[in-house]
Amino acid sequence: MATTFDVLAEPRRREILDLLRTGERSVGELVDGMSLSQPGVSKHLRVLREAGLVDVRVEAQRRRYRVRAEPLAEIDAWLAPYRRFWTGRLDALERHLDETSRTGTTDKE
Amino acid sequence: MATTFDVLAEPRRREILDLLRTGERSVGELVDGMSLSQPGVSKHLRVLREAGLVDVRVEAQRRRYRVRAEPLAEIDAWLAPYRRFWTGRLDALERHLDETSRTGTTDKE
DNA sequence: CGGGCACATAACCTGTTGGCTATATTACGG
DNA sequence: CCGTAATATAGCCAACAGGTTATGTGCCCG
Repeated sequence: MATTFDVLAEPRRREILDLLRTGERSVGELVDGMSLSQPGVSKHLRVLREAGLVDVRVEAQRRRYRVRAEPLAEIDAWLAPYRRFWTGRLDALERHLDETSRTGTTDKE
Repeated sequence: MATTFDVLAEPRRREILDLLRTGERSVGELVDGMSLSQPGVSKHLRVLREAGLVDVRVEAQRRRYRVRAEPLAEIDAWLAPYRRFWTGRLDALERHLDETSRTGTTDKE
Protein backbone atom coordinates (compact mmCIF):
# COMPACT_ATOMS: atom_id res chain seq x y z
CA MET A 1 0.00 0.00 0.00
CA ALA A 2 1.37 3.33 -1.05
CA THR A 3 2.82 5.82 1.39
CA THR A 4 1.29 9.24 1.76
CA PHE A 5 4.21 10.69 -0.16
CA ASP A 6 3.60 8.32 -3.05
CA VAL A 7 0.00 9.35 -3.14
CA LEU A 8 0.75 13.05 -3.04
CA ALA A 9 3.38 12.73 -5.75
CA GLU A 10 0.58 12.48 -8.31
CA PRO A 11 -0.45 15.96 -9.56
CA ARG A 12 -4.02 14.90 -10.30
CA ARG A 13 -4.41 13.60 -6.80
CA ARG A 14 -3.21 16.87 -5.33
CA GLU A 15 -5.67 18.52 -7.68
CA ILE A 16 -8.45 16.38 -6.28
CA LEU A 17 -7.45 17.26 -2.75
CA ASP A 18 -7.47 20.92 -3.69
CA LEU A 19 -10.99 20.56 -4.95
CA LEU A 20 -12.03 18.80 -1.78
CA ARG A 21 -10.39 21.38 0.40
CA THR A 22 -13.42 23.61 0.23
CA GLY A 23 -15.87 20.87 1.12
CA GLU A 24 -17.36 17.57 0.05
CA ARG A 25 -17.75 16.76 -3.61
CA SER A 26 -19.30 13.95 -5.59
CA VAL A 27 -17.27 12.06 -8.15
CA GLY A 28 -19.16 13.72 -10.97
CA GLU A 29 -18.34 17.16 -9.65
CA LEU A 30 -14.69 16.25 -9.49
CA VAL A 31 -14.78 14.94 -13.04
CA ASP A 32 -16.35 18.19 -14.20
CA GLY A 33 -13.74 20.18 -12.36
CA MET A 34 -10.66 18.53 -13.81
CA SER A 35 -10.05 17.36 -17.37
CA LEU A 36 -9.73 13.65 -16.75
CA SER A 37 -11.99 10.74 -17.52
CA GLN A 38 -14.38 9.48 -14.87
CA PRO A 39 -12.57 6.13 -14.50
CA GLY A 40 -9.38 8.09 -14.15
CA VAL A 41 -10.81 10.09 -11.30
CA SER A 42 -12.23 7.00 -9.66
CA LYS A 43 -8.88 5.31 -9.88
CA HIS A 44 -7.18 8.17 -8.11
CA LEU A 45 -9.94 8.34 -5.55
CA ARG A 46 -9.38 4.71 -4.76
CA VAL A 47 -5.71 5.36 -4.10
CA LEU A 48 -6.53 8.38 -1.98
CA ARG A 49 -9.11 6.38 -0.09
CA GLU A 50 -6.84 3.43 0.60
CA ALA A 51 -4.17 5.79 1.86
CA GLY A 52 -6.73 7.35 4.16
CA LEU A 53 -6.44 10.75 2.55
CA VAL A 54 -10.13 10.94 1.76
CA ASP A 55 -13.35 9.61 3.18
CA VAL A 56 -16.46 8.53 1.30
CA ARG A 57 -20.03 8.97 2.30
CA VAL A 58 -22.48 6.98 0.19
CA GLU A 59 -25.61 8.97 -0.45
CA ALA A 60 -28.12 7.37 -2.82
CA GLN A 61 -26.16 6.67 -5.98
CA ARG A 62 -23.74 9.48 -5.28
CA ARG A 63 -20.51 9.15 -3.36
CA ARG A 64 -19.44 12.22 -1.50
CA TYR A 65 -15.72 12.51 -0.88
CA ARG A 66 -13.95 14.67 1.63
CA VAL A 67 -10.44 15.25 2.93
CA ARG A 68 -9.14 13.27 5.86
CA ALA A 69 -6.55 14.98 7.98
CA GLU A 70 -4.43 12.27 9.56
CA PRO A 71 -2.02 11.43 6.74
CA LEU A 72 -1.44 15.09 6.07
CA ALA A 73 -0.68 15.59 9.71
CA GLU A 74 1.89 12.82 9.41
CA ILE A 75 3.59 14.64 6.58
CA ASP A 76 3.62 17.68 8.76
CA ALA A 77 5.24 15.63 11.49
CA TRP A 78 7.81 14.21 9.11
CA LEU A 79 8.70 17.72 8.14
CA ALA A 80 9.20 18.80 11.72
CA PRO A 81 12.85 17.84 12.17
CA TYR A 82 13.73 19.69 8.99
CA ARG A 83 11.78 22.77 9.86
CA ARG A 84 14.72 24.27 11.68
CA PHE A 85 16.48 24.52 8.31
CA TRP A 86 14.30 27.36 7.16
CA THR A 87 12.58 28.76 10.21
CA GLY A 88 14.52 31.60 11.72
CA ARG A 89 17.32 30.83 14.12
CA LEU A 90 17.95 27.68 16.02
CA ASP A 91 19.72 27.17 19.25
CA ALA A 92 23.47 27.57 18.84
CA LEU A 93 24.00 24.46 20.90
CA GLU A 94 21.67 22.44 18.75
CA ARG A 95 23.47 23.53 15.61
CA HIS A 96 26.79 22.73 17.16
CA LEU A 97 25.62 19.24 18.03
CA ASP A 98 24.50 18.67 14.48
CA GLU A 99 27.78 19.81 13.01
CA THR A 100 29.84 17.58 15.24
CA SER A 101 27.60 14.58 15.79
CA ARG A 102 29.40 12.43 13.27
CA THR A 103 32.90 13.86 13.52
CA GLY A 104 35.73 11.47 14.09
CA THR A 105 36.08 9.93 10.66
CA THR A 106 38.16 11.48 7.89
CA ASP A 107 36.68 14.76 8.84
CA LYS A 108 39.64 16.92 9.66
CA GLU A 109 40.52 18.09 6.18
CA MET B 1 12.14 17.90 -13.87
CA ALA B 2 10.53 16.16 -10.95
CA THR B 3 8.48 17.98 -8.36
CA THR B 4 9.54 17.96 -4.74
CA PHE B 5 6.75 15.50 -4.00
CA ASP B 6 8.02 13.14 -6.68
CA VAL B 7 11.46 13.29 -5.19
CA LEU B 8 10.27 12.70 -1.65
CA ALA B 9 8.12 9.79 -2.74
CA GLU B 10 11.23 7.64 -2.94
CA PRO B 11 12.01 5.98 0.41
CA ARG B 12 15.75 5.84 -0.23
CA ARG B 13 15.80 9.53 -0.97
CA ARG B 14 14.04 10.29 2.29
CA GLU B 15 16.57 8.01 3.93
CA ILE B 16 19.36 10.07 2.42
CA LEU B 17 17.78 13.26 3.66
CA ASP B 18 17.49 11.74 7.10
CA LEU B 19 21.20 10.99 7.06
CA LEU B 20 21.97 14.52 5.93
CA ARG B 21 19.74 16.02 8.56
CA THR B 22 22.47 15.85 11.13
CA GLY B 23 25.09 17.45 8.94
CA GLU B 24 27.09 17.14 5.75
CA ARG B 25 28.08 13.72 4.47
CA SER B 26 30.20 12.45 1.63
CA VAL B 27 28.80 9.98 -0.87
CA GLY B 28 30.86 7.19 0.61
CA GLU B 29 29.47 7.83 4.06
CA LEU B 30 25.96 7.71 2.68
CA VAL B 31 26.69 4.45 0.89
CA ASP B 32 28.01 2.96 4.12
CA GLY B 33 24.95 4.14 5.97
CA MET B 34 22.32 2.58 3.72
CA SER B 35 22.40 -0.78 1.97
CA LEU B 36 22.41 0.39 -1.62
CA SER B 37 25.10 0.40 -4.28
CA GLN B 38 27.23 3.50 -4.79
CA PRO B 39 25.79 4.19 -8.24
CA GLY B 40 22.37 3.85 -6.73
CA VAL B 41 23.14 6.47 -4.13
CA SER B 42 24.70 8.76 -6.74
CA LYS B 43 21.60 8.43 -8.90
CA HIS B 44 19.35 9.46 -6.06
CA LEU B 45 21.69 12.28 -5.14
CA ARG B 46 21.45 13.58 -8.66
CA VAL B 47 17.68 13.67 -8.45
CA LEU B 48 17.83 15.35 -5.06
CA ARG B 49 20.35 17.85 -6.39
CA GLU B 50 18.36 18.73 -9.50
CA ALA B 51 15.29 19.25 -7.38
CA GLY B 52 17.29 21.55 -5.15
CA LEU B 53 16.82 19.38 -2.10
CA VAL B 54 20.54 19.03 -1.50
CA ASP B 55 23.65 21.02 -2.17
CA VAL B 56 27.11 19.73 -3.05
CA ARG B 57 30.42 21.07 -1.96
CA VAL B 58 33.36 19.65 -3.85
CA GLU B 59 36.27 19.03 -1.55
CA ALA B 60 39.25 17.24 -3.09
CA GLN B 61 37.84 14.07 -4.56
CA ARG B 62 35.04 14.00 -2.07
CA ARG B 63 31.65 15.57 -2.54
CA ARG B 64 29.97 16.75 0.58
CA TYR B 65 26.21 16.86 0.42
CA ARG B 66 23.87 18.75 2.67
CA VAL B 67 20.17 19.51 2.93
CA ARG B 68 18.73 22.56 1.25
CA ALA B 69 15.68 24.04 2.88
CA GLU B 70 13.69 25.78 0.18
CA PRO B 71 11.84 22.86 -1.40
CA LEU B 72 10.93 21.55 2.01
CA ALA B 73 9.62 24.93 2.94
CA GLU B 74 7.45 24.79 -0.16
CA ILE B 75 5.96 21.53 0.97
CA ASP B 76 5.29 23.16 4.28
CA ALA B 77 3.57 25.98 2.46
CA TRP B 78 1.52 23.58 0.36
CA LEU B 79 0.37 21.95 3.54
CA ALA B 80 -0.74 25.22 5.06
CA PRO B 81 -4.29 25.43 3.67
CA TYR B 82 -4.94 21.90 4.91
CA ARG B 83 -3.50 22.47 8.31
CA ARG B 84 -6.82 23.65 9.67
CA PHE B 85 -8.13 20.12 9.13
CA TRP B 86 -6.16 18.79 12.04
CA THR B 87 -5.07 21.71 14.13
CA GLY B 88 -7.54 22.46 16.89
CA ARG B 89 -10.62 24.43 16.09
CA LEU B 90 -11.15 26.83 13.28
CA ASP B 91 -13.35 29.84 13.09
CA ALA B 92 -17.00 28.89 12.89
CA LEU B 93 -17.48 31.39 10.10
CA GLU B 94 -14.66 29.94 8.08
CA ARG B 95 -16.06 26.45 8.43
CA HIS B 96 -19.46 27.66 7.43
CA LEU B 97 -18.07 29.29 4.32
CA ASP B 98 -16.37 26.07 3.33
CA GLU B 99 -19.47 24.00 3.81
CA THR B 100 -21.62 26.31 1.72
CA SER B 101 -19.14 27.69 -0.82
CA ARG B 102 -20.29 25.36 -3.55
CA THR B 103 -23.88 24.75 -2.53
CA GLY B 104 -26.59 25.29 -5.08
CA THR B 105 -26.19 22.16 -7.14
CA THR B 106 -27.94 18.91 -6.31
CA ASP B 107 -26.92 19.39 -2.75
CA LYS B 108 -30.17 19.22 -0.82
CA GLU B 109 -30.63 15.45 -0.61
C1' DC C 1 -39.75 -3.91 -12.82
C1' DG C 2 -37.03 -2.10 -16.56
C1' DG C 3 -34.11 1.71 -18.08
C1' DG C 4 -30.74 4.94 -17.15
C1' DC C 5 -27.47 7.36 -13.75
C1' DA C 6 -23.51 7.55 -11.01
C1' DC C 7 -19.72 5.25 -10.00
C1' DA C 8 -16.39 1.28 -9.69
C1' DT C 9 -13.61 -2.35 -11.88
C1' DA C 10 -11.30 -4.83 -15.65
C1' DA C 11 -8.10 -5.19 -19.25
C1' DC C 12 -4.69 -3.30 -21.97
C1' DC C 13 -0.79 -0.41 -23.43
C1' DT C 14 3.01 2.73 -22.75
C1' DG C 15 6.37 5.58 -20.32
C1' DT C 16 8.99 6.04 -16.35
C1' DT C 17 11.74 4.55 -12.58
C1' DG C 18 14.90 2.19 -9.69
C1' DG C 19 18.33 -1.34 -9.23
C1' DC C 20 22.47 -3.50 -11.01
C1' DT C 21 27.08 -3.99 -13.49
C1' DA C 22 30.47 -1.93 -16.14
C1' DT C 23 32.94 2.08 -17.36
C1' DA C 24 34.37 7.07 -17.61
C1' DT C 25 36.35 10.99 -14.93
C1' DT C 26 39.02 13.58 -11.87
C1' DA C 27 42.15 14.34 -8.11
C1' DC C 28 45.69 12.87 -5.00
C1' DG C 29 49.89 10.61 -3.26
C1' DG C 30 54.28 8.84 -4.21
C1' DC D 1 53.42 10.42 -14.44
C1' DC D 2 50.88 6.14 -12.54
C1' DG D 3 47.85 3.78 -9.81
C1' DT D 4 44.11 4.15 -7.04
C1' DA D 5 40.37 6.25 -4.49
C1' DA D 6 35.91 8.66 -4.85
C1' DT D 7 32.19 9.62 -7.55
C1' DA D 8 29.46 10.11 -11.71
C1' DT D 9 27.38 8.11 -16.13
C1' DA D 10 25.89 4.68 -19.36
C1' DG D 11 23.26 0.85 -20.58
C1' DC D 12 20.17 -2.70 -19.54
C1' DC D 13 16.04 -4.86 -17.53
C1' DA D 14 11.93 -5.77 -14.66
C1' DA D 15 8.30 -3.63 -12.20
C1' DC D 16 4.90 -0.25 -11.76
C1' DA D 17 1.71 3.61 -12.61
C1' DG D 18 -1.50 6.16 -15.08
C1' DG D 19 -4.45 6.90 -19.11
C1' DT D 20 -8.00 4.98 -22.04
C1' DT D 21 -12.09 2.21 -23.48
C1' DA D 22 -15.34 -1.27 -22.25
C1' DT D 23 -18.11 -3.31 -18.87
C1' DG D 24 -20.07 -4.46 -14.20
C1' DT D 25 -23.16 -3.01 -10.26
C1' DG D 26 -26.52 -0.78 -7.40
C1' DC D 27 -30.17 2.45 -6.93
C1' DC D 28 -33.80 5.63 -8.12
C1' DC D 29 -37.80 6.68 -11.11
C1' DG D 30 -41.67 6.29 -14.08
